[in-house]
Amino acid sequence: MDRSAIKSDAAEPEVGGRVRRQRRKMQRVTMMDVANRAGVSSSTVSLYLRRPDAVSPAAGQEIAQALEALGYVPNLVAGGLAAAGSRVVSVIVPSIRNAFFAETVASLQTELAAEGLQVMLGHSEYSETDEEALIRTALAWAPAAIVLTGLSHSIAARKLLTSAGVPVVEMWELGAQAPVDMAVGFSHTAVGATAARHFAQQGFTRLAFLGARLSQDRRAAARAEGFVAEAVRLGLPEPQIINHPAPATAEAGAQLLGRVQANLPGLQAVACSNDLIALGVLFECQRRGVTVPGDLAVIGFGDLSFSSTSNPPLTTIRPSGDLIGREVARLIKASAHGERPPEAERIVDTGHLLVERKSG
Amino acid sequence: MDRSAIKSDAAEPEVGGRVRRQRRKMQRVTMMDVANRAGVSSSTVSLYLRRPDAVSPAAGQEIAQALEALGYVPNLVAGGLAAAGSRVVSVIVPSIRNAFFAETVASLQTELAAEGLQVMLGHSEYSETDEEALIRTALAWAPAAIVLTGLSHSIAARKLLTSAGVPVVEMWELGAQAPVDMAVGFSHTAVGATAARHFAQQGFTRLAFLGARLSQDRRAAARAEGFVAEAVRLGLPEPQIINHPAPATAEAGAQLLGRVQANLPGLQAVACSNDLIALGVLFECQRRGVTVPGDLAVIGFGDLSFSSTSNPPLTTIRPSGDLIGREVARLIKASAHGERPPEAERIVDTGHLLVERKSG
DNA sequence: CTGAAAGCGCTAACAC
DNA sequence: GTGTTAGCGCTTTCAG
Repeated sequence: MDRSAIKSDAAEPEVGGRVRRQRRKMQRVTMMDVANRAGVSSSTVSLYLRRPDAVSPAAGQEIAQALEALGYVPNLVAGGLAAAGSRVVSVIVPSIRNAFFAETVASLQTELAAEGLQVMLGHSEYSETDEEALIRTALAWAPAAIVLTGLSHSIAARKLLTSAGVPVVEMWELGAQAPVDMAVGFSHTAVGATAARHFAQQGFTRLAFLGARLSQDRRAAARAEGFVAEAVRLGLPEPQIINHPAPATAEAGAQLLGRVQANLPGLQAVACSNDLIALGVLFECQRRGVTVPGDLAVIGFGDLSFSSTSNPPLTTIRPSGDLIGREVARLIKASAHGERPPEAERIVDTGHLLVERKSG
Repeated sequence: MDRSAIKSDAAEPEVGGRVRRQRRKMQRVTMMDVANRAGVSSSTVSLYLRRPDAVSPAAGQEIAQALEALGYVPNLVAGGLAAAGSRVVSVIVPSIRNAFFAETVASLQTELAAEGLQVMLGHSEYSETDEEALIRTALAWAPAAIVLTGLSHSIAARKLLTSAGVPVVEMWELGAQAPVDMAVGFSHTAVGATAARHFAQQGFTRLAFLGARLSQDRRAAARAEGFVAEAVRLGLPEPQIINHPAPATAEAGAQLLGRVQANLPGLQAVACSNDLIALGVLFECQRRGVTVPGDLAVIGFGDLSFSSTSNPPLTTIRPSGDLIGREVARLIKASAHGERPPEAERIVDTGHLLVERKSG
């Protein structure tokens, strides 16, 4: 095709290959553009961006001006490639709709942003298969770190993770098994045990655990197991675990209460796998005229925002989602700069807190 | 420094520069490695990855085997650089803790993942300054698109956005002003008006609007304005707007009800800026013995998961956060492949739905 | 303190 | 159908 007919932009020589090609987006301002304008080389600009006082004040001036005038926006993709590692932290949670993880992701992202790290988010919907796929694409970004929820992953996922040589921190669970690399969380079994002990201390003997999707949510299942085990250890009759197939919502809690009323007469106290379920229980108790904690004591998990002001205020166990986020960030920062943190600091237990209010 | 003492790995010639340097992470398996093993060139591997049936079956076989044997994980950073545009969509919301945005982000990320696009998340905490910074780093990733919440941004942010030539879609708001590029949402003024009309139809005349952080949350403020304006238009006395300084929680709702009871005797109905506030109002009404809707009608906004099962079930307005997410995803996909969508399709109104239950 | 040079791993023309 | 060739925009030795 004869290009001579095309009006060339005058003196633009065709040597060196194509004229600066116009891709679908107008060409970005590059570091080279800045360098040219400032009368220095691009590597000096690069240096300036990284350590401003490593260049002479004069050059620094010029560069700063050029940066400003051109409205330079760095290209982190190029930077990541050149530096063999991007400033991305990939975070995979079961569900972002879940207030627990939302809180953690929020605090994590705040902390990481201060360090110039970006959060790339994925949610697995409690599926190990989905999680594995997510991990695979996460790795494709050569992330600075990868954050996972829980300790159980598919075998392939674990292999992927260990062979990638990327710092990985697992959060929101501790004790179920050894972490791949680092972990921040707490024991869900211990949470269940705390609830059981709390009820036992008040003299309740006929207990039950109310949960939703226990077969998928292994952490909730661990709380249930901890609850049952501790009750038994304390010599109480073995509590029933009642499971709802749908996600944990107030609606599920209300239905669960109905089942419990119908099938477990004489029940004195219920532990709920989370505060939303407990809220539904509270609602349904009101409707049925069962007084809380008089007729039935209830304890939740999560200490969500409504829990302090419900009727009655909900006794619950607080896991500190934001603390988890901050600690995860700390571990990531620690492993970003130099080597990995010392053995002893690679697992941090954020514990849990019993918040005694009026429901049980 | 004399390197001759170092045991060289035998025949490794030093010509051509450094021996394959070992960075902090063991060298990844590259496309070149795969190509070598499969006995083809790297561009054939690249082609195979993109369009498997564009290469001969024989070569395809070999490549597939090599891919598998080596455990190849593509480097999307390099790919993004070469292709002049990464497969990242940057999403900036005011707060990920907010159930509305969590829902949208969840559906958005599900849709986008199916298209091989990653969500990079940022939250501005309702600060335009923070948002601007977030936009700046977002742009540094040469994203396939950028998703923002609301229509108001700092001047610098708008400039950044328009000059970047990246598809941008603003969500969760419509009508306040023209979008930068595309928008998916609904009118918050209309939501407020719907609430006012709903109350008017039932014969209530003494109304109030209960909100939190109205100076920061412009969309909530728009709902308040719409509510007041419509009430006035219908000939009712101008409703008071009561604002709470802390974030919108049930606790805030409870306090708001207290203020309203003390200062606005004779009040018949309140519209709340979201369901969490309405829930707090319900709780506080119970404590004070004010019956809902008998003594006071209440309407919320959001239709959160507990709203259908509270006492009484909450009348509310549903914004469809997941629909917004899906529509945003659709626009992004549409602008990813070819040009931008036709003018008429660049703004999509997801509307709102009045959900009449028992509270008002 | 500054610049030249050599890629990072991949994509995309463009030949063959 | 497949290989060759140029980079994408930046970081990073390594000289000077």
